[in-house]
Amino acid sequence: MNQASRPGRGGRPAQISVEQITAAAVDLLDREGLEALTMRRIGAHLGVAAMSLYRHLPGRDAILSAVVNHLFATALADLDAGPTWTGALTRFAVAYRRMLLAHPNAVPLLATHPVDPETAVPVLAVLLEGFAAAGVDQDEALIRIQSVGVFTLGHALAQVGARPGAADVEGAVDAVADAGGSRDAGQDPEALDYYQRWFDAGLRALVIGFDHRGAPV
Amino acid sequence: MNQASRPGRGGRPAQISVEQITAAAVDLLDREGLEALTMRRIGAHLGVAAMSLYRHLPGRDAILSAVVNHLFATALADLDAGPTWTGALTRFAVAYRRMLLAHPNAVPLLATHPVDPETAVPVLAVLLEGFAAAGVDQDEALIRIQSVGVFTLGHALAQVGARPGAADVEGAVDAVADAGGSRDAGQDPEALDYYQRWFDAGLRALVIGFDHRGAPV
DNA sequence: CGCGTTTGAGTACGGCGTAAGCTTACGCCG
DNA sequence: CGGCGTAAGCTTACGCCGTACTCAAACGCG
Repeated sequence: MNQASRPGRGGRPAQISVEQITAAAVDLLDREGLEALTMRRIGAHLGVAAMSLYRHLPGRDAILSAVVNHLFATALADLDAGPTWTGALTRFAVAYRRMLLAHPNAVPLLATHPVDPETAVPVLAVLLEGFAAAGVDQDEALIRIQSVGVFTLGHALAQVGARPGAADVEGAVDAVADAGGSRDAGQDPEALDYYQRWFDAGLRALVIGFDHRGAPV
Repeated sequence: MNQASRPGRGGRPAQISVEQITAAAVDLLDREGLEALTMRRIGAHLGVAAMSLYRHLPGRDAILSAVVNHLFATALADLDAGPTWTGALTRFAVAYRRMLLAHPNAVPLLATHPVDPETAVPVLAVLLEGFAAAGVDQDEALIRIQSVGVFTLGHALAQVGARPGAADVEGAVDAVADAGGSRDAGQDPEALDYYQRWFDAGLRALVIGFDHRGAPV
């Protein structure tokens, strides 16, 4: 069998596991970026040939999905429902965002590879508790949770995709020259502050908006 | 010179232009998907060798960025400020979303390639008018516009990334069997309706939330 | 008519994902 | 203890990718 072979009987013992492949991929991703996530380099990072990875996963895309699910699950593992759904939703967004900023190279992966249901459902279940306790029906609760999720991810995409120098669009609207400016690796503190204020404002607006349901626009 | 050669004097006349390359790329993207956007296939689609594209653009990534900017600009070309910023913001989101759903294969590109300032600024300028008229300062206005933008894009990523069969996560939460179900190309009407309701609710929440600024969360 | 200039074509290189077949290293059973 | 079944890892090879480099073609102009 290709994978999912129960450890039943004999055979050569495995020297790598799916978890190790995932961890190596995350490490390589954080350290060297998306373009380092090739079968050969992941294999080399594990002391194994590229083709050996196929004994554990069906292909490269499966590794990327494994990375996505791993990061999502570990970032949101110890989420709790708490007394209010607004609080839980906010903590969800903050924890999600913290992970995204800790792994900026992974953000495009999160954007293009959906978290699979068996990873997402436990996280959602915790959040749904709080909504159910507040009498919000499940469809509406899912909409609120997912709205915060896509906002957080979309926001991180903008932050991570922006050039290191400045806050992109808003810098360009303020326009004109100040042609100098520092161009370090990473983002300058001003830009970091801008993105944080933007994130806070957007998240607050979503939560407030969902709380004021029925008010006319 | 590699590009930006003013048409000054003689030389062999060009048989392709940056605009034609962009159009060919969009066409290929819509028709055959992201993986069809290779230099060779774009060239072939224009009756030209792959390397000839480099006379007009510095590389593949520039083509992808050109596609992003083209789609963004044309989708939002005839946006107007209107009487209220809430209306303008909503029309912005709806027009942006319409483009994203018309070009689903382009959504990952929009997510990973920032719209460059000279494309974004004219669109933003129109929207900023409405905010200025309502007395909202520019920083706050940009935050509101960009929040709606990243929500819309993030939402489209979720919709486009979802498996054709069902509404992904919310289908999985409703859980259990109903193991049959249609698996066509495209999405079934139920899923389309779910995403549309989700989008409407999220957008309304954002707009309402920004309108109720200062209310305690 | 050549000459400068610009565009397009041809060739080549290194790297990619991965299909196919082979070798290696185990547990087990006779 | 020897061979066998089995699963893991390795080697090779293929087609495709982006693109650097070099040359041929096609124009305006003197």
